[in-house]
Amino acid sequence: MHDDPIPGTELFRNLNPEKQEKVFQAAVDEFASKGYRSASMNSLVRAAGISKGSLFQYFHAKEDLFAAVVDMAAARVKRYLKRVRDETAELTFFERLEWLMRAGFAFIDNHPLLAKIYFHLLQSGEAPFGSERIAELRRQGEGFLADLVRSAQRRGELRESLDTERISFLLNSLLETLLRAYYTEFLAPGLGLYRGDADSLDRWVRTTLDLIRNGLEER
Amino acid sequence: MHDDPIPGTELFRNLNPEKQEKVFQAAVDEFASKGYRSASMNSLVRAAGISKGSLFQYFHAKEDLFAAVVDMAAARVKRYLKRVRDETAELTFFERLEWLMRAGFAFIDNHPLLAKIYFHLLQSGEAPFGSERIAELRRQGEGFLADLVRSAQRRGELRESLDTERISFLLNSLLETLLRAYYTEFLAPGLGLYRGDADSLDRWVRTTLDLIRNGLEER
Amino acid sequence: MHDDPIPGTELFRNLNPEKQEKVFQAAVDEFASKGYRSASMNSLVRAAGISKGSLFQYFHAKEDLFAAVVDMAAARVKRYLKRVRDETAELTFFERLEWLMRAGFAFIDNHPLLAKIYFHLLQSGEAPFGSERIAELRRQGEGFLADLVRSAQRRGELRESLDTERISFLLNSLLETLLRAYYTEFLAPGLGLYRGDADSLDRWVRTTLDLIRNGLEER
Amino acid sequence: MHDDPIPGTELFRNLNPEKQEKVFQAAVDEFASKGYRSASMNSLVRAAGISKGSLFQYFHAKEDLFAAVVDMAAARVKRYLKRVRDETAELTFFERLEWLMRAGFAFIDNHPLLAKIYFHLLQSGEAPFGSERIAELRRQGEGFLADLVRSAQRRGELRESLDTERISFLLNSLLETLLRAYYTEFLAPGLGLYRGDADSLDRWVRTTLDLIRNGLEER
DNA sequence: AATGAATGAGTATTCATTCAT
DNA sequence: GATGAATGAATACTCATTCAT
Repeated sequence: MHDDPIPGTELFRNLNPEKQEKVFQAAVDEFASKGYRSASMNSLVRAAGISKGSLFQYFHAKEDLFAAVVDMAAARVKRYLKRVRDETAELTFFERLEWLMRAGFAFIDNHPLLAKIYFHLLQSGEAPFGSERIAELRRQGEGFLADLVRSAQRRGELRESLDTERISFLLNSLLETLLRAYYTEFLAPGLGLYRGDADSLDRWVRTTLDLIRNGLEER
Repeated sequence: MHDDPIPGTELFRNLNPEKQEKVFQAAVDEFASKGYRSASMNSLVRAAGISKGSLFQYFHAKEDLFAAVVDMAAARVKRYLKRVRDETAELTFFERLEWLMRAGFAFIDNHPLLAKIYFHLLQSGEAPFGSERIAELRRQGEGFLADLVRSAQRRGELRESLDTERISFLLNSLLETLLRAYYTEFLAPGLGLYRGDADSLDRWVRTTLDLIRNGLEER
Repeated sequence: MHDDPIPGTELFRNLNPEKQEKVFQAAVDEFASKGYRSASMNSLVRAAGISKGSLFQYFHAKEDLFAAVVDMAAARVKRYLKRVRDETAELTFFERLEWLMRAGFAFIDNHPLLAKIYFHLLQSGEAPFGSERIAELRRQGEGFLADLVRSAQRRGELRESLDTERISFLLNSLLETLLRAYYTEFLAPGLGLYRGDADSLDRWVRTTLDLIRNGLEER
Repeated sequence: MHDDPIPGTELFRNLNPEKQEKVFQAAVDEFASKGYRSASMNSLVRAAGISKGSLFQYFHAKEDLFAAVVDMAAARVKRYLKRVRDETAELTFFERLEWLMRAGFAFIDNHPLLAKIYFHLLQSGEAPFGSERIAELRRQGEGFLADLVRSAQRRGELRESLDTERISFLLNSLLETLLRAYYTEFLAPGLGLYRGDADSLDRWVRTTLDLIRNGLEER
């Protein structure tokens, strides 16, 4: 829909889009595959096919480049969440939750590296970020879920007695785990939680929703 | 109960246990406080009071030493889980789950460094590990929960129709998130999920169990 | 009186004088405040408000620009010296020496940046200069003093037996030290050799002249 | 007589003296010929025939190495001064001054590079040294001369009315200039102020002493 | 004639690993 | 069996200079 602001120095912003993209992709690859500390500006310029000098004219420091990559990932995630919220306003809580999951899977399919960086960041101590920035990322996800929960309570779909904050935290953790497992297939080996297996994916969605809806207890 | 196999080279295994312990403790401290990449073999040998040459004769590479530390952390976690299983065999499923959580909190209180390493690894931002090793760690936790679920199903406490594997995965993710939030307080700022606040901790346990038991839906 | 030859490439010499001046001032500022090595062509073009490409078309290399700045400083010093010589032709040797000192202090007050560059160069810790250029600077000062000494000898003010060349060298060194101490206050801390203290300055002038005139020996 | 304390890390101090010497000489050469900023640790290790890693184990940083070189130069100069003072206690002021000059020439003959660094430092803004350290070097020289002047005044060799501090400053400047001219022959080209020409050197000494003793005025 | 993006050799410093003693 | 000195490839980052537009 609307474009993200282009990061980096003015020089970078004035570059032709193909080159911008080439550099940025290389950065995303590098950070995603090695993490912040191990990512090497040397490898990066080699991959991007530009000179060291240029890279540092585009982004003044490794940290700036990383921040740009992260901001971009966060912005894209946010946009996804917003879209889901708007497009599902009429649906029931559990339908919305299902949408959310499926939108998450789709996001990962479309931006696997961004997803990787996003997940890395969410749970990692490394990275040159104050905890504040990370906490904000979390709040973003939880806040979104809290909205869903509250409006469902208002409509009488969910029990009144629920502790909204705690519940949002737990739901968030469930969805996040699921998505993380999806993007790193190896996390759930043998569980069929990946693109190739649409049926299995359906079953995952159903199982998760069932847990959240009904709990486990025999009645 | 039974001893874990001693890691490292033959030379290390033949060392007197005090020295082994000294080296190992230093490694745990170093990796826990700095993470894999930033951990320094220099600091480590200084802390352990041995020579660099010796360290590399005990463990051929930084990576090997790290692997040994991780294996050890995993083994301790495993022992914890086993003990809980055995000591709670008579209780109901949800009582056992509560035990499990509280045992987890206690483990973190008692072995904060091992916990740190364990969580670091599970999320595996950095670390030089093949996916296989990490997957195995996960399987361990999930397998344990699967046992609990199955025996509860046999006793009729849980619905028969549940997909045991998937449910174990989801439960595992819930518990893990909770524990991780507990050990890094900043992950859940303002949620009161830390030692200092026993009441709040109780409420977290209750909320989580309630979700797992009853789900969210108004009935 | 007469203009100095304009330095730099033909392109630079054909520039309009305002622009020449702007570029040159920026260079003087930059070299004076940071020294040759640390002076940055980047800062310089920013300060001058021109493009990097242009600067390198005006002066082929950093070194050339520096040389131009130095030459300019030297030329200004020379003009100062000449003026003093002409204006003091009627006075005695020691009066002329006093004039010279005071003119030196005034020069520093009026052109602190040029003075800085000039002294930097004379001591030539860094700077990319062959010895020849520096030697010439010295010769300029010494030659000037030698003229003074010789004409004073002719008039019978100074002893006939003096070795003019050597004496000029020594006088030059005395005056230079005094001026250098004046411009870098820290060289003579606590000696009161700076603007703020006119009385003390007078005493310095008198002490120095007394040494040169009468020597130290008790008679 | 007594040895200077060996600088650098413990590792460096335990090295065999030949290697210490080799490294130190390379450092002296490098700093003397290029100045602090332009001196390159890369060139240095190449010249010393050691690896980069080793150099940084011997001295933790460029700055430390430079400080060591400077301290060494200062210590040697100090020793020279002390020796002259003690060995000339019985002589007249002007005889002592002559001794001092000749000792200075000898020092430069024996340690030309140290002399270079010493002079560089004395008058240079560059170098990572606070002005305090440099001011102290100056005070050392001036204080030494002030002692000489005062004891000569007590003995009635010099006029009572002299301003000891200012006179020491001026004398120091004369001697320093002479020595500096001696070590960089190009400073006084054609003046015969260098080793090769003992006669000419004698004349320099005599001229300088004559100026200091009698002044220039015809009487 | 002017621009400013691109370059790449240069900087100091680190650190896991090796190997002669 | 233990030592710790030596190594060198690696790190992020700089900056004078070039050259196509």
